[in-house]
Amino acid sequence: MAKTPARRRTREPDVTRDKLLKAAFEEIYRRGFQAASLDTILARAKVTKGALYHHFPDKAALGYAVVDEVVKGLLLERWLGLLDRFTGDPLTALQRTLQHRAANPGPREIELGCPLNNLAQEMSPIDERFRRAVNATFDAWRDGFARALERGQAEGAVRRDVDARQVASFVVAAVEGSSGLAKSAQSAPMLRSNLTVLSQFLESLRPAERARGRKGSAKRGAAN
Amino acid sequence: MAKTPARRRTREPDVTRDKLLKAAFEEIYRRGFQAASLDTILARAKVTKGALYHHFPDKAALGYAVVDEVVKGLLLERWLGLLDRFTGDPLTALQRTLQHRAANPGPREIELGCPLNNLAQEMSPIDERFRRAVNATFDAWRDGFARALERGQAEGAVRRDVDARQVASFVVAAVEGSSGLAKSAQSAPMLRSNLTVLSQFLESLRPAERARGRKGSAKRGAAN
DNA sequence: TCGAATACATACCGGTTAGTATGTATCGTC
DNA sequence: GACGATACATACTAACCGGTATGTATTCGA
Repeated sequence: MAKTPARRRTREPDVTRDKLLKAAFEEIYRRGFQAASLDTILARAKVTKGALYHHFPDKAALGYAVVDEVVKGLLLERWLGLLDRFTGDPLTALQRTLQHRAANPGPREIELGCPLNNLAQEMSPIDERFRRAVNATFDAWRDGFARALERGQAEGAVRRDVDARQVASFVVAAVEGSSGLAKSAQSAPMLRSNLTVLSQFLESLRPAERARGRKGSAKRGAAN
Repeated sequence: MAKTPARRRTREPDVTRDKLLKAAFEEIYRRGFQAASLDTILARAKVTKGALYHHFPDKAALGYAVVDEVVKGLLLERWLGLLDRFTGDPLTALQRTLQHRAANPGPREIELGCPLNNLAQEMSPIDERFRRAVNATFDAWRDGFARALERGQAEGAVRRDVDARQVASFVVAAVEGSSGLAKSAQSAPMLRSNLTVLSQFLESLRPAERARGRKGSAKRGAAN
């Protein structure tokens, strides 16, 4: 029994969908997915429930779309952007990325942490599709680091006796852990401190000898 | 208008409170605090709502108590237990703890992650008292690591050119990050891999041997 | 131009939630 | 053994939640 629909501007489905995604990201970032209120999202997006359920079959689908279309791009640009553009040795690029995140954390980053990690911890055990979407982003992130390290190994800028993929995974874990601890402590200095130690760890991955050419001494433990 | 109260056994307030804490921990661990249902907790504890609200003023207070009286002890025993009992050098003790966690993760640990980290990520921005309770546990954890490292430095088992407290904080962050990534990937091997790299990082904190004799390989091997 | 698909808008609904009101059985104390 | 405090038990409520039913205005292809 809808009587008098309010003034509607124009029909711009893409714009509407985008407003929904952005408002949903905001609310989910703040409260978590389960506690995120659709009414709040709708109010913030200035969109009605009819529009929401026209674009998404249910709340979960909205969440998946937020991961795939908002969070993923945000994170990959944040952590792989410089790495992809910078043409020097990858360890330096990585260290600069860390330094940049430590020096310019959005205030949200201290208060609210990493949106990807938040969703990972909250939703992984509860919703398998959520888990897959989140984990796909982690995979892309880790792969970006791994490719950079492998390139560094090929160029002789990174020690060859380390497993690049293993290290890449660890670096992602250390970044997320550092961000999570800083969030719990509500402390930007703690974030900086942790990322500094991580940067020192990366430093230890440089080849020991200054000679450029050969490199053959690979003495190391198990590969997997 | 309560008519016929069911058979009551005996009055054991401490036992009742304990059942509530255990059931609440379980439900919160599985679904997160906000999504945790009091009715589910009550059913699992086989306790009624009247008992719950006799022991705790509201849901939040129950949550704080779970952190202080269940999670804190669990985590500190898990990560500082061996460290406190072991009398050898602290780096070895730490590496053994990591190895033990990597080799014997409860299935819950892969599926549900770290209960302390879960609460930290979910509740820190939402409830300040929650944040304080969680962060106090992180502090105790980090302090335990820091004291061990400082002792190691005093005994010459740990390099003196590193900041023990900074490193301790990083190790906690790396552990939580590793656990969080493994949870997202639902992969025990990933947990093992990450903790192995962390163990290698710890290895790099040993003093380069030159003065005092007694120590074997200076090689940079994995410590598993 | 016209019909049908699209893109919304509004009102409503059933279920779940934390929390409360009120009762009663058991306990320690005198 | 009375009595007040403690430790529950049961029934209920008000708010909020995701989701649906149904309406209408706009757009577009034929």
